[in-house]
Amino acid sequence: MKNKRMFWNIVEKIETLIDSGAYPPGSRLPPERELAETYLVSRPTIREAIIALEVRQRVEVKTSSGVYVLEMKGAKQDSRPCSAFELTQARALVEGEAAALAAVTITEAELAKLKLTLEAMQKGINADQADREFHIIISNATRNNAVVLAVENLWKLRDTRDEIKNAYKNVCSQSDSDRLDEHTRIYNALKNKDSQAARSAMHHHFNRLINALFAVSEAKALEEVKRKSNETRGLYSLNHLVN
Amino acid sequence: MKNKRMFWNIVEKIETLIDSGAYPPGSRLPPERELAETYLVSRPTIREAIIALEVRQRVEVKTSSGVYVLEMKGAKQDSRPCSAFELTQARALVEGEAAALAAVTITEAELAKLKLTLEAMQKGINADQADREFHIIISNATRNNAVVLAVENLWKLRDTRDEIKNAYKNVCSQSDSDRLDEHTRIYNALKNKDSQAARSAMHHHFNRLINALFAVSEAKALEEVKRKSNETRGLYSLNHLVN
DNA sequence: TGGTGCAAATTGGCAAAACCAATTAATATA
DNA sequence: TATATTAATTGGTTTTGCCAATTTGCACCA
Repeated sequence: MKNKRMFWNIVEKIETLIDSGAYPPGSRLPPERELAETYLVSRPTIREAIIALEVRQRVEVKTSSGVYVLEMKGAKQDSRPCSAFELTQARALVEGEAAALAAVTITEAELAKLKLTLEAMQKGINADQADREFHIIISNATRNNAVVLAVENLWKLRDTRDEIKNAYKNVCSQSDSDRLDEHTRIYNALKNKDSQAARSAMHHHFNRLINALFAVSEAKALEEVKRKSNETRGLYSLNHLVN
Repeated sequence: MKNKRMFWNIVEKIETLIDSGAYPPGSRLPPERELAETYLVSRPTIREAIIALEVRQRVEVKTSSGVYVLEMKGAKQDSRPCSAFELTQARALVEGEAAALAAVTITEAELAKLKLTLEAMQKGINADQADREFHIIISNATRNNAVVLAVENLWKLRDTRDEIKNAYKNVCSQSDSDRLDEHTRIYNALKNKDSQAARSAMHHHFNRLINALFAVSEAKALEEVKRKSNETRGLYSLNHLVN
């Protein structure tokens, strides 16, 4: 993709240099003219790149003095490490309560929409999409936007952290029938306006998920041990000597 | 402050025009040359402004075609209306579960820190700060970063929406002793590692808050009715005729 | 010797002109 | 009428030039 405009490449390169520590925070970048020379582009192009970096809050340009790199605090958001287990536990708590709330506020229309997701999941097409819709509908049924926000943020966490995404992918696809059963049980509790049952069913749902995650995690750990063992075996093997 | 560079002014003007609907989403901005003429600046300056808008995801520039304004969905996050009641209910649910979790994972050190906040609150200095610390410590005690995140996001919601901030301000300051009692009760439950009691105490805490919010809300509604009534009375009054 | 002030070099800000490449619109032709 | 060709539009980039603010260094003076 060379369709990108020239200055985006410069932005990328300079940003890489900043991240690599070549231009530590507080330091001054080389003058525009010099950058233009080193990157074999004209000065306006360099200026455009610098402006892009400035808008992104990566650098600060002081007229007649130079452009200075400033440390980014935006990355602080990402820096809260969070495992799939933690996320699932949190979802169990939050969505469990959401279900309990929704049991007394959910409408017939929302129940119908829930039923549609169950049918979609049964057919197996877009099961993950149906899963998401199921949980979103319930959070919306609470009539509490703060709850909706909390639930959404946990979904966002799942979407943004690759490690979590992979962990879920391994688990979700392997036990669709379990998931469908659990969703159905949650649906029935909501239909019966039974808060306790709804909460319990939601907890059950996530509990199974956590156990599945554990199982996968264990399996992976075992595999890792095996692999390392094999490496070691290879290291000390005398197979190449005997024949 | 005319220290700003020329293109920032252009960015500001164009952004205003976009927000005002003069350039609706999907529409095309005038060509660079034309903009340069109308704003009495050179083309590079216009280009810089457009690049700034592009980095901000306000416009999209298609080579040899034009620059098109695209709708911003970043502001949609903020625009989820959410009342103080909703927030408080959500906090009750989430923090209630957090407390229940924390009851089994909290350390002696954290209990000690909690005690400090109680003492600070008793002295009355920085009571709101102590309040915040109290809740944060508990969420951290869950050893679950996803839970911490959920709690943090609800605090953020409180901080960002002025309407909510004001509602809380009216309530918090008027019943410090209640708040201290409730915090103490939560603390004791955590100290006893009693999940049920911790959840219950947290719920009780927020329940009082909701009731207080309702009371204030009612009072304000009454006041409003009175004010309008007075206005009307003024409108139809004959006081100026009789004497 | 040390401090002060002025001047030159550095550096970013902006403008103008010119050319290119891609897209789009208009037009002419089959 | 449909299609192909052409011309105009539009953003992309470079080059050049000058300006203003800042920084730097050196000379001069105390």
